[in-house]
Amino acid sequence: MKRVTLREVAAATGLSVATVSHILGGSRGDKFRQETRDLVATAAARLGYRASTAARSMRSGRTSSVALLLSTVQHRSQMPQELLVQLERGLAHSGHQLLVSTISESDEADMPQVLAHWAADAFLVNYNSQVPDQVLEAIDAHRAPTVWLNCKRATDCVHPDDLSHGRIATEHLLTRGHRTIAYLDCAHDLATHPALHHFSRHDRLAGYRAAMDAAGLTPIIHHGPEFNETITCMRWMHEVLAASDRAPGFVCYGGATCVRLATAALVLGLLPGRDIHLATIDSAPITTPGVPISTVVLDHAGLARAALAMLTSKLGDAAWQLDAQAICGHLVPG
Amino acid sequence: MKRVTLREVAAATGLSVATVSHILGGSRGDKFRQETRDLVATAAARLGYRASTAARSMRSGRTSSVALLLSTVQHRSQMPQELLVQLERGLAHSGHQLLVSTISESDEADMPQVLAHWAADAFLVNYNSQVPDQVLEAIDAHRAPTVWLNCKRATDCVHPDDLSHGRIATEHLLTRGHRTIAYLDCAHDLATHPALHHFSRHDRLAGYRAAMDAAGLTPIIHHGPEFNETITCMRWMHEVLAASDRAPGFVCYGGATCVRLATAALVLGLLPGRDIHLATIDSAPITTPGVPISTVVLDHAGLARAALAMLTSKLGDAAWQLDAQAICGHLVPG
DNA sequence: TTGAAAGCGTTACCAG
DNA sequence: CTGGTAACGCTTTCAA
Repeated sequence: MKRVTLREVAAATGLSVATVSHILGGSRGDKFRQETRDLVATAAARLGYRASTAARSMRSGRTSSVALLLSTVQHRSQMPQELLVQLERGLAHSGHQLLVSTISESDEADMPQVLAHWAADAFLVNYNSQVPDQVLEAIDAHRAPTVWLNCKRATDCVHPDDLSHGRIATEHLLTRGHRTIAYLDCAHDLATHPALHHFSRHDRLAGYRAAMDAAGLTPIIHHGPEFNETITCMRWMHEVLAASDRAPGFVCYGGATCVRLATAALVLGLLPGRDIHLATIDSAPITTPGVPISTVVLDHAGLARAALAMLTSKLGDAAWQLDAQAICGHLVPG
Repeated sequence: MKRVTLREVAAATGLSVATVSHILGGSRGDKFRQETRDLVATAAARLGYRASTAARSMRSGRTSSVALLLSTVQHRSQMPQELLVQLERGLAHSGHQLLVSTISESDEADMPQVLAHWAADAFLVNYNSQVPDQVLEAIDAHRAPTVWLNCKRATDCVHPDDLSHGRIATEHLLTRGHRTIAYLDCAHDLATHPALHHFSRHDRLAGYRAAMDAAGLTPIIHHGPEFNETITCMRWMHEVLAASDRAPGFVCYGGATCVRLATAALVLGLLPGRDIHLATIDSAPITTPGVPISTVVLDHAGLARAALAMLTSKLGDAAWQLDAQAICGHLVPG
């Protein structure tokens, strides 16, 4: 199956390669007679002509593709399908291809193809911590427009506004009249080894703290892997209830923690939505347990939009650095 | 920042472009003096030379990239991050780039770039139903190696072995001594409009049926969106319990349904793992509720391996069609 | 309104 | 062991 080139379309139409290129490339196609244009279009369709991106990008000096860098370790670079699709849609809209590449944690020696070669015009890096130094240097050496996703840097970065997320979840419980509101996270060593954790762990907690402070209430904060045990959750919940004169609220770091807490409540005979109220932050509303959980839903579409806007502006006027942007989601009441 | 080409490396070393290409391209690099090789390697590194994939692929006639086609509608093409990463790893291993592209449901007119141009050597299509005709034709016209993921076709396709998954989940409950085992799925119109649903809905159920038949037991099957209500689940569970002389087991279509059922059980005062036993099929073990749920975990790595093996063999000897492959996961007891 | 020709960066073939 | 040269498919400039 030989591929069909401009030359063949030219031969079939009796026109020159240059003419066919002009018409099919669209650059100056309107300067030709309608008759000629139709002739070319028909022949191209009949022969099954498809432009070679390689040749085109060699000529233009741009690859018209953007590389998305991910860690092979899933939790280091959360990339929900929705975000991936949104990024692709946006890029396609501006005529770019999306190239996905992973960076191996274990084998720092093997640089991704996309960094070792000249294969992308720009980079989207979704790698929230501990990017290998080599890779960092390689990205830097490219001097190509780069936008960081889901991590906190002063510039060239787009991330969820987890401070607001934590605040919104808490304020939601406050407006519902709860005065005792506790915060739960199952992370290891959150306080003792802060650097190990994703910024969202710190920010959501800080948002909760801020909201409680503003309301003049005392924060009740617990964290630790022991809360992966339902029994621990039950004990803790029991304590919180004992110290509260009315229905308490609970803000959880994420959906998984919140579902765990919901289970603990049910085992204790407490019905979320009636006896207690649960709120959390996640990619999508937490509906699986079938009990009301208020969720602050991350705005993936907004993240993608902001990231691509940043990238486009860097591709355009090559601005050196742009301020970081925090994208806030919205609350879906449970 | 002008990009550094072979010419510049050649100029810097005083060698010819051809020589530098041979050494850097690796094709026949071992035929040169160590001294020369070092000279070239050093200069290339110092200047920051990076090969242009465009030029290379124009020369070779191959793009060295594989396109993954997804639907913009998430449920039409499940692509868990793990599968994506596994595919990328495998492709990188054989020197290919992964190009991700989406097919818009709403606007059938706009063909993805990757299909309209000559941009990929092969295609991975993860689009389980209702691929637009135009797209199907375009893929066909490419005559490029294509492997379908997560759908059932007679040839050139890799999908989870959901028949076995349903059977394994059921047999697990059987070996645990349960004799009353019920099956639940929240899908709309599963029986009346079978074509609307993903094959996994039918196959998991069929696997359950087969296991029950083999054990000489009567299948108890319920489905319908009303089971998204906890109260419906509770009523149903109550019925099943009333008709059973010992602890019943439940097989659910997926994790979400199973978590719903777990909640219903807890509200009824039943403890999963003691009073009832839950089993399901999902991408990862269902641990969020903190109660034991046995999960048949999909083998994403296996899927990726099989798909890439198929693709590689088609890239190699251009075999026309290969038999479909069903990949079975493994049970993680709850 | 159309076409000729140069050149983008790379590699393969052959000659030295 | 090393280097010329041609060719890959396309776009663009300039000339007709």
